[in-house]
Amino acid sequence: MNYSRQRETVLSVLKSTKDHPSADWIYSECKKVIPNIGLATVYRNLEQLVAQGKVIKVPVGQDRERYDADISPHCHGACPVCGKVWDEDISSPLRDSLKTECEKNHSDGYSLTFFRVCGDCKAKQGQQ
Amino acid sequence: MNYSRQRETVLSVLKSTKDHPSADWIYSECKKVIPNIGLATVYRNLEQLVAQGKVIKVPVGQDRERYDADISPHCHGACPVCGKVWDEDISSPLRDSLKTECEKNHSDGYSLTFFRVCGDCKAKQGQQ
DNA sequence: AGCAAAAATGAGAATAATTATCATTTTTTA
DNA sequence: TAAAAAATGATAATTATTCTCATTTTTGCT
Repeated sequence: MNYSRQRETVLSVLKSTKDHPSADWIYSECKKVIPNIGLATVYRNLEQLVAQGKVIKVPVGQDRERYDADISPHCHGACPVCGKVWDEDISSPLRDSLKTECEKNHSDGYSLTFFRVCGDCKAKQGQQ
Repeated sequence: MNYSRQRETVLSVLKSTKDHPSADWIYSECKKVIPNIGLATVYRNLEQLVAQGKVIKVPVGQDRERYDADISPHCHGACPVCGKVWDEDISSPLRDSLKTECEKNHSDGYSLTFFRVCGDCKAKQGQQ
């Protein structure tokens, strides 16, 4: 794999946020750095970064894929109303059990997401 | 919500398998029972069954949504090569920690998926 | 049973995320 | 510095899912 400024930009944009963004958000951020970057290039590079293990996909069951440059084992929360995704802290017994389980069943990794209506959406629901 | 044979068929088709199928598989199975059923009807009913809590979506980060009529708390394994999804047994400490965590953070539920190349795909990789 | 309102349907059009194509440009290596 | 390999941008193609709407089915009521 050769060097490309586009790929480096995709990665640095993703590293700059904790928002678990979708490809189109990453695309629009990359355009601020490389105005003529193509959407397909962003998708291509995200795919390659995932294949390289430098980025993970966060499956939250929505229309768009979410990406994360934090590849350390960690868990997510997701709001089923607005689709927001955040990092979720878990207890250390749970963290340990997950690690043990993962080693036991020889998995390459895991994805743990808790579903919960976020504060913003709860507030909006309360208004109506 | 009114009764519909189509919705009942969608649910019974989904209950008949442990394969965590996608909408198009469910559609083709439903056609064996109701030959003129429409694809949109299957999607509509899946969505309603999810809203009712009779069915869950299984987010595994692939192109198609997967559905599951087993709504008890349980975990999944997924093959990143062929996309197969299966139920994965976990240790009881892990199960307990998950339950505790979920109650602690007031989540509506969680999704835990382990990623691992399945036996079939491993065998195929070995051949080449 | 008969009838009106509400809900559901099937067909197909529309939407939208992602992937593929391909001629051109950039990077690497020798 | 020239050739080979990889990457790019533009855009077409693909495909899963949602929307529209005229018709049919279900339901609650008399």
